[in-house]
Order: sequence, then structure tokens, then C-alpha cells
Amino acid sequence: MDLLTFAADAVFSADPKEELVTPLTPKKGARSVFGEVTNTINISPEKLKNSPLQTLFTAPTLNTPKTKSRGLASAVTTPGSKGVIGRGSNGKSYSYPSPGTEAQTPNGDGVSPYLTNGGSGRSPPTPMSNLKLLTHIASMEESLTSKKVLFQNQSVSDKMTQSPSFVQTCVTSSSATKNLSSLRRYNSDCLGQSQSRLNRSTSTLRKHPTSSDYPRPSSPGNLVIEGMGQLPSVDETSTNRSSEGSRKDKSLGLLSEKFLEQFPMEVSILETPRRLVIDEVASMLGTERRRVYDIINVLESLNMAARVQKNMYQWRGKRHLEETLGRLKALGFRLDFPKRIGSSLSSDGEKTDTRREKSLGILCQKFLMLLLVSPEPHIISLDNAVRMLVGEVGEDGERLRTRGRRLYDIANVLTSLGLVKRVPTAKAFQYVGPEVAEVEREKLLQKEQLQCSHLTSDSVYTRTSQSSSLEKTKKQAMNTELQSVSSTASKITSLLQRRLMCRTEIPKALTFRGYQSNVCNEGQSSEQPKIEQLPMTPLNMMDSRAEQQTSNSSHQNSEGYKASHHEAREAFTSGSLIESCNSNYGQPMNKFFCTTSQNVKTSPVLMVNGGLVPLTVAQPGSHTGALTSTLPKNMQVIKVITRTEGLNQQESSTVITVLPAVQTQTFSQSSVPSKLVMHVNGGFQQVSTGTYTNGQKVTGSSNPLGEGETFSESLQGNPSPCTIFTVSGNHSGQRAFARVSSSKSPMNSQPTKCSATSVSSGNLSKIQLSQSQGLQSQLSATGSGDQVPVGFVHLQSNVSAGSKPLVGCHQNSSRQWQPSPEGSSTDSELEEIFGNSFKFTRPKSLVTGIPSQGGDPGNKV
DNA sequence: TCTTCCCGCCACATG
DNA sequence: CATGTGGCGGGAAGA
Repeated sequence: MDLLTFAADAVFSADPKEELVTPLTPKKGARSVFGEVTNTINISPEKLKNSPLQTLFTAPTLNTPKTKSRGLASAVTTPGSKGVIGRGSNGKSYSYPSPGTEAQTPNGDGVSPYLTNGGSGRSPPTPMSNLKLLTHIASMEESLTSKKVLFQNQSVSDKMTQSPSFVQTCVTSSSATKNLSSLRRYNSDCLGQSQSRLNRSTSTLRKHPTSSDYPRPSSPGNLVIEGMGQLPSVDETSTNRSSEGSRKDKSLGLLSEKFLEQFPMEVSILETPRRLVIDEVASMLGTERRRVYDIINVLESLNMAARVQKNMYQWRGKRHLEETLGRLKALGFRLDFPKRIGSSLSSDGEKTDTRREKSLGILCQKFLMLLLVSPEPHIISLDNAVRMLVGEVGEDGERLRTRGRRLYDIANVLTSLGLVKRVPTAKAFQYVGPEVAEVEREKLLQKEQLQCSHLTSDSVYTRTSQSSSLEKTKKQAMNTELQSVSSTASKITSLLQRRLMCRTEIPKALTFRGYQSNVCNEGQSSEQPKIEQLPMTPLNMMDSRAEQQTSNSSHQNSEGYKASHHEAREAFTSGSLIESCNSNYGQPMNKFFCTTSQNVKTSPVLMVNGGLVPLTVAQPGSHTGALTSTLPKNMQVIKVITRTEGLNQQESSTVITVLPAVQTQTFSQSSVPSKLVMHVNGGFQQVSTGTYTNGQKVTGSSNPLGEGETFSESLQGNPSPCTIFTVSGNHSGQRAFARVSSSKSPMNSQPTKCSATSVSSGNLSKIQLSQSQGLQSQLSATGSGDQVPVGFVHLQSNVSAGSKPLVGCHQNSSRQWQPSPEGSSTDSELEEIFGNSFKFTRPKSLVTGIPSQGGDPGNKV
């Protein structure tokens, strides 16, 4: 898991106390705020009944004279209000305060500058018109299908066409007065700015470099988009445009389309997470960096991309999209959005990051939230959206106009994503994305209830820990919010803000330390497994000395603990699972009790700091089952891994909730089965006997692998690495698993078939890689029954044909983690393995998951 | 005329 | 201090 995911989790599962306790006066929906606003979207009365949205969506119509919408401001701002925009003599921006602080100016009167009844909307640019120029990448086939596959179940949108009348956007504004702040802006800044712009030539004075302005990255890491190989060399003619081509050809929507060609939304879970470098993308799209940021910001807000480091993002595709949408929807409902978003009345002067809160990402999330909570058919006019989302008190007309521009930007990207559709006959947008299941809300509520009890200890823990600055910031912000809950708008903003502020960072190298383990079976050990997190440290450079267990308090204070702690709240892998997982917040938890919903056809696995622990399902297939396990002291649950059989995305998701230890039940170690778990792209799939095609099991039984049994995984068009963990039952599985990792394969390689044989107790003794029929490389392993409990084995998946053994498992009788000679776990590789399972932060110093007293100086950085 | 939104300045954030 | 981010609004293309 990465920070962003966690942040999203934190955001959307925020403790109710984070939200407003004080019911807010819905000033935003009031006419005093919006001016005379008409929102005449047709909504079925039943749906509006009892809905707080009613007032918003059925406000009376009032036509007022048109006002000039361009140029000087056309809104009223009470003198003395904070609606001061512009730049002072010091060059600093005087931005509008955050919603929270904006709320301090309730006397402002936001008036829309927009005119009644928008003209004909621009028809969407033809998406495919320019794609031919840029789509010669090997992943073409996949990318071409990705968008079509996306949301194929939805029956969207043509409700609009069927009844276009239900969209009537009649937004008017009342009389608008020139605004002092606007005047000031014009006088102090924009005038000069526009003056300079008037004098410049767009092409010659272009400050932002285009892709062609950038030197080719010298580092291969920058040149290569991971998982896809080399970027296509960009046609020079495609990069030095700027003044060439029509406006449509350069639209953000089209750029997004191009982007999606290279980074398809459909991301196989078997595919290595791809990195995207801003410069490269800009080059690829034939645009400048600035535009890439526009796109990325939106994608990031949807959890489709995550920032890895400066100038680099990780592409996630739509894997988390639906969940994100679901959370947005749930949050929207929960916060009574948008009714209360506009009721920003804050008296606490809460400081917020105004720059962040105005970000395109936040705005995008709000926009989607608004669409999602709006009644069918999820249509909202631009004008209304602008006012509801950003039309804060005191916003002047120019401000709204600016935000309107941003909504256009967002909408264009969302359109390319297939989430939003322009309503042709109205200045409006319609949500046409996937149906966000109500179950998301239920899950959210469940999680809230669980996490509610955690918050207190969480806060205490925070105060006593040596948090990273980011952690401190987040926690302090949280505490502040808990103390002063007065503004829904500021809350939402803060929540969304935090979400955006938490980004994926470069992973630390991870390694596991085993321990002299003759006591594994008891599930108790005086020597505990450890997680070492080493920045950029190859595994084979690790000191494998086992450290003694330390006190709980120091453990709690460790970054590693926090990482685990956070990961324990990891929410999902695609297509299935995990609702919540408890780490007991400071109390080493050695028992777990999981409740499951939906069908649990395969036993979930606990990922702990040290390995994997299979759980048993009391009643497989039952709606609710008990899953219990016993772990050694201080072992922390990182993640719950389960699958509802195969990777079929259409299966009902499994919800597993791990409750505090006090609620646990007895767990019988003897019942721990042998498991084989395949790591795929940040998630885990428990592999059982059978054949899998495209992640879906097609043959075989569902029993865990036994000796001599085989499994295979056929990957059609997704020759990405697969990592196999063997969870050995005979030593409780806490840390004993072997890993087989194939390396990255070229994008254009043929379908890969992986097969492996495990032996009893999950030990892996021999691994082979072969290529069959010239089209498939085969990864196979055969078991011999020998005790080869741990080790890392690295295989190259693109080796030449033949059935020759490449490497054998590295055997380590002491059962400590040892690097295989040929294995070096780089950052990227470890990220590949644990990328979705750990919170990665670029460390300033080594931290250990379970710090030893005195630590391990040798590992300090 | 009005809507749409490209373009790139430049403030702020980050390294 | 350099450079990455991205808010912002002018103003032009397009309807």
C-alpha cells in the first residue's frame, strides 16, 4: 500500500468526530449565498424526498439580467472581507482563504457571473484523431481495449439523449457590483501580467518548456517507463507545435486520450506498476509539462496515479477507481454534500493549505462527489457545480469564472476517462462512470465503526511517538480538527487535502529477518522476525543478524511499526477483500479474529512483519465466517490477503474485518494449511491447484497445493512478473515463504504461462523456468519434500526456451532470511513485491519494524 | 456574443 | 538556490 491509498483510507474512513458535529446552516444553498440561482435539474420527487439535496437541486428559478462575465469582476464582496485576491508588493499571493477561513466572511455574497442558459456546448473533440501519431507502442492492443473494457457494464448515459429536457440549467446572477478585490487584482497584478502577455509572442516567449526543450534523460530509469520498456521516441514534429494545429488538437481531453493510450486504465494485476516521468509524458503527448500536471492531478485524485517522487508518478490505472468513487460518493452522502459544503461557516480560523485546497485534484474530487450524490441521472450544470464546489462565500465573479475554467479542465480529463460526459444541450455534465455500489457505503460505515474505537489510541500513540514530520503534520491536523469542528467545508477540504498531500514515495528496501526457529510451531518465539527497511539497500547486503525483541513502547514508536500499523489498515487489493485489519494500536496483537462477508472460498492470509500467516475460514462460503490466527508476540499484521477465488473482478468482494484481540477466538495451529500465494502487482492471490487464465481459475480444485500438485497461471498479454510465496504450515507460516520472482518482461512478449509445484508444507525446492511452444515462457517449480523453507529466488522470465533449472532455492537452515547470491532486491523490485503492502517513505534513517534495543547500527543510514 | 479552454506567467513547494 | 508544481486568468478559437 502506498501513502496515497492510506490517506484515502484515512480520509474516507475518517472518524465521525472529524466531521462536523455542529449542524451547519446550509448557507450555500440559500439564495443569500448563491444569489438568485436556479437549479432546475429534473429529479424524481421520491428521490429527493427526505434528501438534503432537495433544496439545492430544486431551487426556484429566477432570471436576472445578464452580467458581463468576463473582464472585471461582477460580484459583490463585502469590503473588508477576506476576499482579497491579487499579489502584494512582496510578490506573495493573496489568495482566498480556505473554505474554513472563507467561512469567516459570511457576509460575502457570492454571485455567479455566468449567464443564463449556456450556449451550445462544444462537442467533444474527436478522440482518435491524433492518436495514430503516437500510438505505436507495443501495448497498443491492450491500451486500445482498455477504455472499452472499462465500465462496460454500465449502461450509461443516453438517458440524456432520451430526455434532454430534464436538464435545464438556468442559472442567473443577481446584480453584480464590481469588486474591490478584483479591481485591486487588476491594478496590482493582472494588469501588468496581461500587459506582458499582450506583448509576448506565444511561441517565442514561451516559458514553460515543451518536451523538446528538455534534454533526453540520461538515466535509463528515466527513459524507461517501467513495465513497458522504452518510451517511443517522439516525433520531433509532434513536439514543436504550440502554435500549430487547431485548438481542438491540443485540448486537454485529447491529451488525456493520448495519455490513456500509453497508460491504459486497464492495468493487469500481474503487471508491474509503471512509472511515468513527467518529462517523458510531456514528450509523448507532445505538450508541455504544465498540461501533464493538469492530467496527472486529476488522475491522482482518483487514485489512478500516485506520485512516487519528484517528476515521477506511478500509474495504477483504474484498479482503485471504483473504490475511490465509492468512497467519494459515500463521503458525499455522509457529509451531506453538497448542501453542507457550501455552508462554510468557520470561526476557528483554521489554517489550511489554500494552495492545496484549490488544487485541481481536490476540485475534481468535489466535482465527482457532487455528481455522485446528485440524483439520477447525475447531471449538474457547470454553473451550479461551480457555485456548489468552489463558489465560496465572498467569491467574486472572476473567481467563479476561474473555477469554471478549472472545471472545464477537469471535465475534459474525466470525459476521457469515461467518467463524465458533456451534456450537449446544456452547459452541464453528467456522470457516466460505473455504478458505485451502495455496498461501498456499507463497507465504509462498518469500517468507521471499527476505526472509531481505534482513534483514541491512535491519537495517544501519535503524541508519544517520534513521528516523521509528515506523520506529525497529519496527526496534528487531525487533532486540530478534532478540537475544532465547525465547518463542513473546511473539513472536507482538509480531508481531501490530506489525501492529496499523502503521496507515494520511493520505497525502502525491505527484508525479512527470520529467527532461529524451532519454536515456530508454537507461534511464540523469543526471537522475533524483523522487518528491516533499508533505503536502496540490496537485500544481499543485509546483515541477517537477528535482533532481540524489544519493548513494546519502542516498537510502537518505530517507523516500522507505524508502517505496519498503517498497513494494517490497508483496504484492498483489486477485486476483492480487505476491509480492515487491526494492529491493535500499540498492543502487540497475537490473535486475530476476522469476520468476513460474501463468499470466502479461499482462506485468507495474514501478512505480518515476517511473513504470511494463513487463516482458516470457519465456514467457507458462509456469509460470515470466523477467521482466527495466533501470532507471536509483537508480530504485526500488515495486511489481510484473500481472494474470492481467482482474480475474477466480477466476483463479489470479500470483506474481512480483523477485530481486536479481545474478540479473538482460539486458533488451532494444526489447522494451518499449506498455502501458496502468488504476489501479483501489489496484491496477493492465494493459488490453489488448478489453471488460471487471466486470473480466473478455469480448472482444478480449490484445495491448497499439496505435494506434487501444480498450478499454473496463464497470463494473456500480461507477461509481468509474478511472485510466488509459499506459506509453509509447518512453521506456522509467519515468515517462511519462498519467493520466486520473474523479472520484468518486455511488453510485447507473448503470453506467459507460469506453473509451479509446491511440496508439502509449502517448501519449495526446485524451480524451473522454461519456454514452451515458443510462445510461452513457463515458470515452474517442483517440490522434493526437502526442507527449503526460506530463500529468495530470482528467475528471469524471458530466458531462452528449454526446461533447464535456473536456480534453486537458497536453503538456509537457520531460517533466517538470506539473499540468494543472484538475488539483489532493489528498490523497484521490492516495491514490486511489497509495493502495495507497505507504506514507503524515503527514509532518513533506518528504522526497524520491531526495533531492538540498541538497534542495529550497521543498518543505520 | 458567448462558451470553452489553451497557454504560459509566476508564486509557492520541494529538493 | 534551483527547479518542480500547479494556481491562475488573459484572451483566442470555436460554436
